[in-house]
Amino acid sequence: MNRLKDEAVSDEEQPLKSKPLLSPAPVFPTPSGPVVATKSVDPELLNIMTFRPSSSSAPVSPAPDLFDVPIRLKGTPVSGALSTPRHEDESSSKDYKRSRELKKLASLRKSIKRARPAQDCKAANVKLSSRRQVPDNDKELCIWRPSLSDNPRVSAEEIIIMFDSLRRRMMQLDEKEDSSKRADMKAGALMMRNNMRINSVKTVGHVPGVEVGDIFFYRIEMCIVGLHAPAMGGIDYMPVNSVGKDDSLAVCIISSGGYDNEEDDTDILVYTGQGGNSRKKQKHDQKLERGNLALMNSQNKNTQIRVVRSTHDPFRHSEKIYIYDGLYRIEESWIEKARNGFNVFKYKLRREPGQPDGISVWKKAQKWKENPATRENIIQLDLSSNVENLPVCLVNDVGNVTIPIHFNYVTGVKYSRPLSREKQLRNCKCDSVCLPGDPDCSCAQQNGGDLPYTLSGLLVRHTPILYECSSSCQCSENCRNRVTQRGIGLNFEVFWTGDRGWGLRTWDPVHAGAFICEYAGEVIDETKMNLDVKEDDYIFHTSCTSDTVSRWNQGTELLEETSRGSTTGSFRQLPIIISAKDSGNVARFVNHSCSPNLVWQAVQYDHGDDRYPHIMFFAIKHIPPMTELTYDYGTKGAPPGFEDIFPKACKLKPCLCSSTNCRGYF
DNA sequence: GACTGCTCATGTTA
DNA sequence: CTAACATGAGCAGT
Repeated sequence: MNRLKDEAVSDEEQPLKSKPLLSPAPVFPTPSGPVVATKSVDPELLNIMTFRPSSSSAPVSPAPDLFDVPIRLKGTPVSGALSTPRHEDESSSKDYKRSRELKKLASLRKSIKRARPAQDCKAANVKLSSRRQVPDNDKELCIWRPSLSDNPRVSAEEIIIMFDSLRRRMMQLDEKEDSSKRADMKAGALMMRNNMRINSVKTVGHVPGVEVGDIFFYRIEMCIVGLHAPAMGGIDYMPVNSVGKDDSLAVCIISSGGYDNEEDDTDILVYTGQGGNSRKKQKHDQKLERGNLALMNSQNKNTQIRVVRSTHDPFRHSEKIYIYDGLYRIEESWIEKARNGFNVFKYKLRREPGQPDGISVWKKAQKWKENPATRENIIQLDLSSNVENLPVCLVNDVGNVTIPIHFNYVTGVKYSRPLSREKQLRNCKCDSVCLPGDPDCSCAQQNGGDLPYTLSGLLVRHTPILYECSSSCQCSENCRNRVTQRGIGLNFEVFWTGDRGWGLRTWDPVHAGAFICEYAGEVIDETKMNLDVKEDDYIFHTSCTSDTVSRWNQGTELLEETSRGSTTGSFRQLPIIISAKDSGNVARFVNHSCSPNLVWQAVQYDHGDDRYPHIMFFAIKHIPPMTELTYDYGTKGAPPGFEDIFPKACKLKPCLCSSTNCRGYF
């Protein structure tokens, strides 16, 4: 657990590296012509803008991130503090329709599936200006509170968490009704319509809150963080005011393979222009207009362009992952004949020097996955000695220290005393696999009526306890409700962090909600906790991380008609204490962070004693390859109730997670 | 000039 | 394979 050795603690005295969380607002130099103002997130501005009537504002929304604009879904009165100044005539029928539409979505109606009456269709297509006013006479509850952080990085993470949470839940609900189509777009559109987005003003250069290497699993995710506005088009460009001619500039391109781009060199990208490729209509030569023209203008003015590369998702069949690869500039462009015989524009872009690794990390990770022995600085090829499905590499890229690790690698938990047999395991009678919406599936019932995982095995929401199908269920091993019992599926490496001992990361991209690993070890009988335990840095106990969980569940709860119990109650303190000191798995190397990317979830599948569940870790954010995996240890070193017995273990330890909301100790 | 409402262009996802 | 879905540019009209 806390693997801060004494010598490591002394690192605390070293000047803390201030992690550059955001680039300064990029200023785009315009030698001649209009100055293109680039946007930075200014919290003060944000507040002012949000409460200012739109009629007097600039044509382009200056309010960058309307986090304060509530999504209003439930029919509960809104507090007066949230009222918005507005003119009487602003409470248009459109607003009314919109709120009705939201209610509709909120109440999980299959409104999207169903062919809607003309009026409703109209409401659904209403384009809300980005300065949309919220009528204060609407008696609804603001559920989504603005992120209190003025840190754009935190905002960007929150908004993606929100999106994916909504998406998973919509998918879960759609599946029940057998209409699982484009939950990503439904979730994205809902957020866009409610202005739950950031960076809606286009800028040249980096976007606040989005870092090189960030990954996205859906196009619409890049829309809501403002990295790439078009939901479909590959070239995002912005108008530049000038007289008589089109001076629009490209701001971001997505290289998604649809246009036969060359992808070999990680610093060079040859990008094909857009157009002429319609599937429905006659194909034709590309024209120098729209995105193509913007790219040409960007070349002439030598401006930076954000580049998003895409790659196949190793875990989802024929789907893509998008990677923000940083800023590029166009070096040259030309016209050539494509394979279909028509002319296309080609642009050769070169990556700006001095940026953190983007796509190059992926290329390396890919190589390692094919042959782990090619991993540099390897100490041990497989820490698990073949007991895991995949090898667990031990590496040290930092140098200096190589501390030998002595422990038995085990894949599960060992109980020191018999478990309670009071509660019997329930079992389902499903043929083949459990399916959503089956009222007879007792496993779904046990989980509150829904299967807890999406088809691709993502945890939909955090629950106090999750019941997977057991050996006494009739469904097969392929049932989706057996995610964690199949064991780890990621290529892990245990690496030397330099200041926090050993840490864990993976070569794979991880989707929010994906299963990571169990906390394996020996379950300690609290009545027999001996002296050794207080020296044990590898203890897991059920710390309360309800903040993390309620944020992660927030999207799913937006869609609830009736609250299924507040998320704060979602964390149950359990008597279980696991030590991974002598026996454990990769989880024993997971470090603490106050801004974690994992959360633990109690899971049951092989016995009925709910006080001693399996402790399973799931991703709560999208995690790019080679990013350290962390969870929130909670605030105390000692298990609840044992503070007096183990004062030493209660001693707070300095936290080195360097996140902006770091509590300083854990 | 500001706003509204329409058409068109653009691919992604299951 | 193909249905179903999105945003935003651009333009005409008010």
